[in-house]
Amino acid sequence: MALKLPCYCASLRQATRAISQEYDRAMRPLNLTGTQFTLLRMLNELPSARVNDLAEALAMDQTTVSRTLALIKDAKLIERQAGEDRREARWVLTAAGRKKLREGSPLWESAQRRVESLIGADQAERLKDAAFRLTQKLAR
Amino acid sequence: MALKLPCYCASLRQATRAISQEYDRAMRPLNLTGTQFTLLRMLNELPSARVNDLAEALAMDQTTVSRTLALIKDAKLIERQAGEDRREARWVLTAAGRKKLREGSPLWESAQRRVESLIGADQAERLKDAAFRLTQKLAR
DNA sequence: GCATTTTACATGTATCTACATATATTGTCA
DNA sequence: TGACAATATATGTAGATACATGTAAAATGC
Repeated sequence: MALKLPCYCASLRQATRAISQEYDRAMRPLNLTGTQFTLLRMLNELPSARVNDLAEALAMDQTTVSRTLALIKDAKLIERQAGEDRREARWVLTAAGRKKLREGSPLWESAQRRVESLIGADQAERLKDAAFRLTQKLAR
Repeated sequence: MALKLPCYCASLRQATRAISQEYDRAMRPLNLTGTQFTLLRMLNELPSARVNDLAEALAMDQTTVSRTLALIKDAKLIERQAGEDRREARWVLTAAGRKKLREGSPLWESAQRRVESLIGADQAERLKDAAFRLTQKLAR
């Protein structure tokens, strides 16, 4: 059985490992990781987002976003558009990307429902909110 | 600014990235990551633990524990003891490992205090508890 | 007793992660 | 205008992570 830890960081890592496995398994039939699906969702919400936009929104390192985008680009789920600035890359979903998003949505929804069934929808919401408050305070 | 996400998994990952950076930075002077320090702490609590004991306690994959132990073993902070069973490895802190733990403890404590100062000690505790409840429900 | 299964740990491979740094482009200002 | 700073992204390297699989040793069952 997992141990209760005094460390805030270790406790969050513990829970994040467990929940990530859950979502990764849920997305497995699509050949996508949870992280990759999250990026597809973000690009649906924020069309033509740049690497830095996504990095800031998700509190991810710019280099991590860069590499993960490369993976879903290689899978032809997104494509790069030129920005006004020749430095920047604007990313958009391809038709295949939108299809994956449609196919993945019920899988993602059932993972969400599963979490709610395990700890209760209100608990789940409170946990999510508390995690986000911490993110806001810590993200530079 | 970081976005509030509907996904429980993405929200936890977001917060975990942020807090992990905080603890990793805190442990930097010791040339240790937060994860490595957590393993030292666990081996202090559970002397002669086996790989699988640690994996279960932390809800980590056995292979991840195996590799991380190899790192702190190479740094001579822990050493392998023979178990009764020739398959198993029992891990114990070395003198250098205990020293690192002593040196790291104030750094870890101040990271803990910093989290509390950011979101409040009660909020921090509730977040930790909620994370642990989720871990318990999800850990296979 | 020996074949089969189970247990304990390690290794191959791939993704996620971040820090340090590189590269290319744009902005600034003397 | 030309040097220097700032911005946007990518690459080198290394740790954290997990799944699939390998290896060795112990347990089980006939």
